[in-house]
Amino acid sequence: MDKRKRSRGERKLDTRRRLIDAALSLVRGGRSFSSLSLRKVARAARVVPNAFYRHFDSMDELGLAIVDEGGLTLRRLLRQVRETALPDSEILRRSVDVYVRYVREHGPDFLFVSRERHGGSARIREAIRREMGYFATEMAADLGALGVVPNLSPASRLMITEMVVQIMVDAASDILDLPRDRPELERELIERFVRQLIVVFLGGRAWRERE
Amino acid sequence: MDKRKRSRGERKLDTRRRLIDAALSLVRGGRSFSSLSLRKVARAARVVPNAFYRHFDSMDELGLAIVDEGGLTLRRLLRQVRETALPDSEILRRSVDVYVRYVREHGPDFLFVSRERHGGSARIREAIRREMGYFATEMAADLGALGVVPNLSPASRLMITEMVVQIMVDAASDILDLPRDRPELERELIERFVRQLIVVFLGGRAWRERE
DNA sequence: TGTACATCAGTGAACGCGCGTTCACTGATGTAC
DNA sequence: TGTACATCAGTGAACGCGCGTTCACTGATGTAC
Repeated sequence: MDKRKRSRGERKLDTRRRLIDAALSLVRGGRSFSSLSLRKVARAARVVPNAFYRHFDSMDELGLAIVDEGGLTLRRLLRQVRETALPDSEILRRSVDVYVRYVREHGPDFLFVSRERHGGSARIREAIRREMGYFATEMAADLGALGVVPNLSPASRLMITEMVVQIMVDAASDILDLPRDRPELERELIERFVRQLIVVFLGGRAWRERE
Repeated sequence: MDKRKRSRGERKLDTRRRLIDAALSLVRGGRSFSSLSLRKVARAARVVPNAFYRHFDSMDELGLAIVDEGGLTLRRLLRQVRETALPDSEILRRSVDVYVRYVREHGPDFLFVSRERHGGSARIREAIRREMGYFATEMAADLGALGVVPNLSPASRLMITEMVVQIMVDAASDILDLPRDRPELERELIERFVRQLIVVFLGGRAWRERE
């Protein structure tokens, strides 16, 4: 090992990472973030409770850091979807495929968001709402550029993408809540997820503005 | 007071009620149910912690009792909507009015549901999902009877009402999360809520089955 | 390059506190006769 | 109706435990000269 080489700063970042990962893996283990204790997280990160304070002032601050990371994750997701998303008939299903793969890969991030969106502390709830808002806004811009719903005003496009984001988060939570040994249930959920998105986009196309 | 007259059974039910109400009012106060302690609930119900056990085996059981009550609340809501809901052009907006009034009246029930739907214990989550499922099923039957979306199969009608329920719960949570002194924000949220429902129904109408 | 000192991530012990749960109890209500 | 006994909702004290936070510390890393 080259542990000797790593600087103090690098080691500190490493511990910070371990704290975040410990919290996320406890969330994956079934607990909601708001029911985690500082001591449990420190223990899972193999660090003395007191050391937690070298990185975060409180559990709330750790939660906010996780929300920030989740925001980055979502932004990367959107970039990845954009790369594959040409406006053809299969665009939606292909985007869903990318999304589902992403959810599987970043499961804990999504669990964190869906668990804390309504249940967490007020500050964390607000931060999550903000990130979901950014995401919907970016997606609305993409929708405009692709011309998927040309009849809609920018505001209405945003309303549509807000619904899409809401459906995405709920779908992620449902998918991650499934027993591991029932893949057919997952297929069913994804099918429902796709149908729901189709309904929203059909609704968007049928929508007529009335100023 | 006629305290003397009330039987042991009546008094017991009374305390049970106080425990449930105490939990709900603590939830309204901003905490999520899963972060409440047995002792806090007992204290708010003006009862010694130990007395809790005469009524519920654990906080989880209290939570399940609240979910049951919430289910009843929803069923009454549906009945009330049915009474006013003739299939004319204003049906949706009138239903939304009834709903919003209901949310204001039964705020804590709705907060409980939205906070614990993803964040609570596995058993409570499951119970909430079940109640929401029943609600969507009943609503789908009503939709069929009213002929609002005559092109849809029963399964697709259910998919639509599941989305509606999801949107309802999210809207309730957003509405109840507002600062009390900003009524114009509430009007805005309700407007968005109505628009989202319209999009879903438009999407439902545009949907073509493909067996 | 070598030395002396400063920094600071992580340690280990201690604190007071609220927690869930237990126990033996009290005294009003309910029941049998 | 009156009495003797059983029931049981709620009490009050006690327990051991994990919690967040504090403190003085250690020793490896970093910096100045």
